[in-house]
Amino acid sequence: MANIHDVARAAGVSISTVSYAISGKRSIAASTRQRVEEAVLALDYRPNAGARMLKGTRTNLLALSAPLHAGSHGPAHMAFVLAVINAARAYDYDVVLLTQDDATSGLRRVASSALVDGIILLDVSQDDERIALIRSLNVPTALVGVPRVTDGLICVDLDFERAAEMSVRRLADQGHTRIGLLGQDPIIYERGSNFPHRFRAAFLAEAGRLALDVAFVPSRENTASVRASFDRLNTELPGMTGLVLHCNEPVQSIVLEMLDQRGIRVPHDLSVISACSSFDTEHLNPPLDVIPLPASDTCGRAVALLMEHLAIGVEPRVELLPPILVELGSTAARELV
Amino acid sequence: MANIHDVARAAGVSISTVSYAISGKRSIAASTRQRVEEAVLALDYRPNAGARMLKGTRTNLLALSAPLHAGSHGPAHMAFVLAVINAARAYDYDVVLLTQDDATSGLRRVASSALVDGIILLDVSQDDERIALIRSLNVPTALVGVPRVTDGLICVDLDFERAAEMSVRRLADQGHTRIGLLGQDPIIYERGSNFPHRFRAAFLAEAGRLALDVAFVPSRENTASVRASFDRLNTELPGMTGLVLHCNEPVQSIVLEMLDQRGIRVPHDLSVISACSSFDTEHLNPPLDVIPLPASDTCGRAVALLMEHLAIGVEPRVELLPPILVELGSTAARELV
DNA sequence: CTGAAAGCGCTTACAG
DNA sequence: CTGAAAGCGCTTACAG
Repeated sequence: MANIHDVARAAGVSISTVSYAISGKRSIAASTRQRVEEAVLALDYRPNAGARMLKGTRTNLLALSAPLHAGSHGPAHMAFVLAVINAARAYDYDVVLLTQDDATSGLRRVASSALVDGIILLDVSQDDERIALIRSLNVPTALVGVPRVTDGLICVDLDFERAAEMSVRRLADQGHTRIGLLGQDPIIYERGSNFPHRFRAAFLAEAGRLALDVAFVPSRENTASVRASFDRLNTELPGMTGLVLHCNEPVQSIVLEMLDQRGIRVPHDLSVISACSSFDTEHLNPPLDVIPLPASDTCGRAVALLMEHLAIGVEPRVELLPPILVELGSTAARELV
Repeated sequence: MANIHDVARAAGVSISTVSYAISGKRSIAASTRQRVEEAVLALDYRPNAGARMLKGTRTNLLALSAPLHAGSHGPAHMAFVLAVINAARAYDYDVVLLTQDDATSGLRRVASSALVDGIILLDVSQDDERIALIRSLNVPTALVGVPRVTDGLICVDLDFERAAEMSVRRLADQGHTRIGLLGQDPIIYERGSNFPHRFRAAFLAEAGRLALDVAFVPSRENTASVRASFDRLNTELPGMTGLVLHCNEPVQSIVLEMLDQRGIRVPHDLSVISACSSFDTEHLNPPLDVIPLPASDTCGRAVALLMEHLAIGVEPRVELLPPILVELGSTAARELV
């Protein structure tokens, strides 16, 4: 493969001119620039990654720490990984994927060998073991998710509290007064994942403010569990006419299938909102009103902040993206019922 | 971060001694080695990645080209990505994940900048556009999957033909003579993915050899489609008592749910085999006899071959891993029916 | 507007 | 068994 000397020779200039012509870091005569560009193209030249790293400039590599243990990996996780990679590519960055089995040792490795310019942490839990390491590592980092203590960290996430309030208010505005919340798998509440807690707490608080009758029940990802959970909601909340789903795609499918089997019509008998879903609810049957959890937005913003930090430095901060509600016809005014 | 000079100073030796002590490429006095090791530990030293790359030795980085377009990414894909990463880590390699949007340009980029020592191609289709590029790139590569033309390539995959034969023979051995094959989404057969074709062809061929009545129907991933497909199988094959599933996890779940609803008992009324599944059929209801498609085995073998190729060179070859059948009670002898 | 040269942190012949 | 030195391919002050 061609190196910078080959290009310089082909263009009849020095290697510094080649370097500057490519980086644009100093002005070059138009004719010179053109000859360099032609040589680059002709030789399919790309600067050696190792040499660039060594100069201490940039590695153009990001580490992505994604907690993907062999068992628990949904399509949702994948969407976030893809979103980070796509965002990084827009800045000409490639991504080294570090998986859970490897969480802290992987971060330590890429940091101390100066392999990457920065780190993205995905799916951050309240007391994430990676946080302490990050603080000690002194490598620019952005988190997707909000841990308990955020001092000195750059964090991005959907504003789950606002999303929860939005889902409650939407249904309340339509006259619903008895609203159920079908949540995630119970183990998710047990281990420190933070957003399910944040969502549930804000949901209950907003319902309290609006003096609504609400109930929360988690559910596992299987038909029997979904049925049992839905029945429990109905028992705790007789006459429930509003339902908020804060759970994964399979569970939402099962819920809709069950409603269909039982002859419960959406939205005629029950208004349903899909909250903080990272998948497309348009293909559900029926399509559900949704407050999207846009992987591309949160991850994109995290990458953008990291890049800005690398370039000019940014203050630590927690950025919560405002949720929006997309109406697809699964909610209706209580009067209609 | 400490560099090799810091370590040399701390250990009271030259930098070459540090380098050799770490690499083990020449003999070192035990006492010297120990002092170096202590210094390395004390300073948390790790060789600078850029410097190592530049010397042309090894980058310890692999590119993983995974065809993950934003829409179609199942947990199955993720399992393969994880399997490659885990396998690579065993050789002290990290993985740069390249996604579909980026397929050929990404490979070109990492190759011509000498970022990676080798490449793994996932989910290779019959006429994969990446193949031609790989041939021109001159970077060691291993494929998971088998393209139409394999000259000069290192390929690893499950032996889908053998797996198909195994599934047919298993049911035939039990006395079943009317066996349905429920396949993947039709579009998968249309675009060049190779294993669905290979599986189907071998299934039909083996059934022909055994003079069985068989039928094949593809199915999309939704309840209506699964029902329609199953009904078509029954129509084409009245009295069907054996069913082979060569489809993804959601579809298999839907099938079982449907059988349950219709009062069709497994295996009493219908013997079912899950073929080439990369997920765990133990948690299905009921658990299904399965011919696993072990992501960790195929990816592990591909990485191992790539590493061997890097180290000592290996001949191009196509390695097909022999399938096995795991019995979990979803098939029974025809006599019982 | 352009070039010659130093130096990033390693690895590895070359010497001893 | 160990060290001094060259050189990998860049980037970027330093000169002009």
